[in-house]
Amino acid sequence: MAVTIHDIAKRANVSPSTVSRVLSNSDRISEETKQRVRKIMDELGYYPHSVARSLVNKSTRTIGFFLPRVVEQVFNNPFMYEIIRGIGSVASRNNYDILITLGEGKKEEETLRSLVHGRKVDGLMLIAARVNDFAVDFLKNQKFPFVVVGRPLHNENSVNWVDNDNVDAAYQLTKHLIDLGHRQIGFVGGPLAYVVTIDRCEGYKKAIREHGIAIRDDYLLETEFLEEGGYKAVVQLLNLKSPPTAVVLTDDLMAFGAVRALKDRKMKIPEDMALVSFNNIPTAQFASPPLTSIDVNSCELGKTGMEILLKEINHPAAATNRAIIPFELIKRRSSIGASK
Amino acid sequence: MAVTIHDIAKRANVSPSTVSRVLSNSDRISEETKQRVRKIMDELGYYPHSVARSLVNKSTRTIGFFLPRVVEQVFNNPFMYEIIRGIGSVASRNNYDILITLGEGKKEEETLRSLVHGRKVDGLMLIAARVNDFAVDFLKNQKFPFVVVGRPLHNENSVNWVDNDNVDAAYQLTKHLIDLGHRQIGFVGGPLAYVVTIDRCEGYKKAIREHGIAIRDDYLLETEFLEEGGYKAVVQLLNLKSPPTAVVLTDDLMAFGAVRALKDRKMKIPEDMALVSFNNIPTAQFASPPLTSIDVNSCELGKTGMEILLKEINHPAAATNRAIIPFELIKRRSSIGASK
DNA sequence: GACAAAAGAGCAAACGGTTGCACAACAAGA
DNA sequence: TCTTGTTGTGCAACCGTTTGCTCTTTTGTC
Repeated sequence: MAVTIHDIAKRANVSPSTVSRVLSNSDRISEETKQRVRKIMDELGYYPHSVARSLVNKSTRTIGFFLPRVVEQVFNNPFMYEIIRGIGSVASRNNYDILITLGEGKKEEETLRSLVHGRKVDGLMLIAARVNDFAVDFLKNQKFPFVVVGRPLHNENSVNWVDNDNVDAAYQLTKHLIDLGHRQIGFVGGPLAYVVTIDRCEGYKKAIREHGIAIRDDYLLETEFLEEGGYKAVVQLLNLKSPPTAVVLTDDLMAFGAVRALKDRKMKIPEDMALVSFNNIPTAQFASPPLTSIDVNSCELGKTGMEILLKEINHPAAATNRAIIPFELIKRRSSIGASK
Repeated sequence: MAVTIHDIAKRANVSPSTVSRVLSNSDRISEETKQRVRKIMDELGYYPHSVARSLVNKSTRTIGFFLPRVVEQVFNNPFMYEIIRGIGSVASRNNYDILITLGEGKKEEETLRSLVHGRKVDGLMLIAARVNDFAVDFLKNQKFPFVVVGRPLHNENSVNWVDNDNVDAAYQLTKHLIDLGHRQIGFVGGPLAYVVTIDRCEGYKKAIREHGIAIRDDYLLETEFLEEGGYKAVVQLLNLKSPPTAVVLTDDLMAFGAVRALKDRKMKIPEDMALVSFNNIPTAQFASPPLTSIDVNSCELGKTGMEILLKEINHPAAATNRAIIPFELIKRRSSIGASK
């Protein structure tokens, strides 16, 4: 069927090993032979079989993308794509492909083992660290190259990761609201299982405390990283006797939900309630009102993460790498209003 | 390093072939032996090497996702993710992984050859057909299993594809505007290189003509599938002596740009200009005003496409498959206004 | 008790490459 | 002329599985 190295060898009257060496441009092959063999390769339309290659080279030039959650949830947040985009651009530049394995329905360990022991990938990118992250522990244990986009909690110093300073980001975002005069500020986080939720909550609390405001437990909500989650959370906050005048949400999608909840009740943003959130997804600026958001520089997160992973793959002995990507607070009308 | 089938064989005092047959649960192996071998596999933590397997089975259980364009452009449209999501869910359910190859910077043929002849994938999904699509021609020529999400122009009958009835969708969308009383309607399409642009333009023209309206060339614009493209196009339309009172845009992202252009000039939507668009991306409903859009059912496009691809991979002899996915016209305020 | 059939397991050749080592040919130095 | 060194190429083993065929042992039949 497909033309192999043997076909070329036969045609060129050389051995398969010579053909292989021509392929890798070995200097042990004379220039004439190289020319001749290359010509025949072109004629026959030869292309190396990457699977056969991988088998002997023990490298697939593919990095894996592991998403433990259900596909429906995962592929819903534009934030994720920005990260993939960053990863993709570095991968592509280094001739790596990206393999996406969706563990949908299967057990996490099963999926990880198939990737790690099945040797389908040379390294793994993990998106978001959980508080007790099975994947992190497993991979560390297996000494398999991987990088987490998100600070792991327990293995912070022995694992490669890249993240923003989420504590500071949440601090700045909350401070922004305080500077605008707000004193009753709610916080809507994602699931507590994620380290990012914990970090952002801490930054929020820090800002609140530093400004002499009391922390109210009924202002602290946990929900899904989805539009619906934001909607429900804001409804819950509005039902309080004294609802907050401003809310920090940990994801733009949640903020979209919050906007919808407020609009449903004909409330004005930010007059009746100011909203600020995280991630600055592409459509955040086109929302009504445009959302004040922390630009986490997702693309850069992905790029840097991928660079660290490549380093790890090529020099497994090297020290663990970490990177903190700067964020940017983008102020828009959802907090500062239409004024000027 | 990693434990192989030979290690298991040695430990169990059987031959590698027996271990292999235990793995595939062959009925030529006695129940006792199976038990014994399986136990040892567990103890040693054996997991089959997928690359070695692929080599002999001539299947990688991976399908490729080919994106000929630059990564920055590709990973910018939420519409794309919906498709990937659909593909992913079917793939995952059938134990297929997804390999994303970004042809960034490289020649299209080079990338395709690496996928097809390198046998990294069992089949390929192509997103969007171009008028003279090199990838389509190439894959057809190579008799490699693939499916196009988008109707190809020339090989319509000899290639597997899945798409909406874009002509009808554009017709309905335009008719919707006509029904609302509009007579001066602009059309902002994506690049003419894409078949989808051509189809939608045809539907638009059909509706215009059927209602006795003259087609004005200065109302027909071509631009990028990006926010910026929509912005520029609307500015151009507004600069005409008699600008249209409504515009059909072929992508929500473009519509976002159109909204921005109109807001910049303090114009009201839909009073000063009605907007309708395609794809109904998740944030279309949260725009201000919410966008009237054609829901193309992207997820379903991906799912059905993937199902066709699996069929093609498993029964290459089968007839070519096509599928038309129903669309839905979602009317929102960008065309019908705030009235009730 | 002889013989055929069935059952269980192993041998060895693939799959398509890579690579350490051996080897042949030739040139040069002694 | 006989080493010794260099250069270009081939041999064969290997990467970890799968599978057609063979071989041995057991079971069943007459």
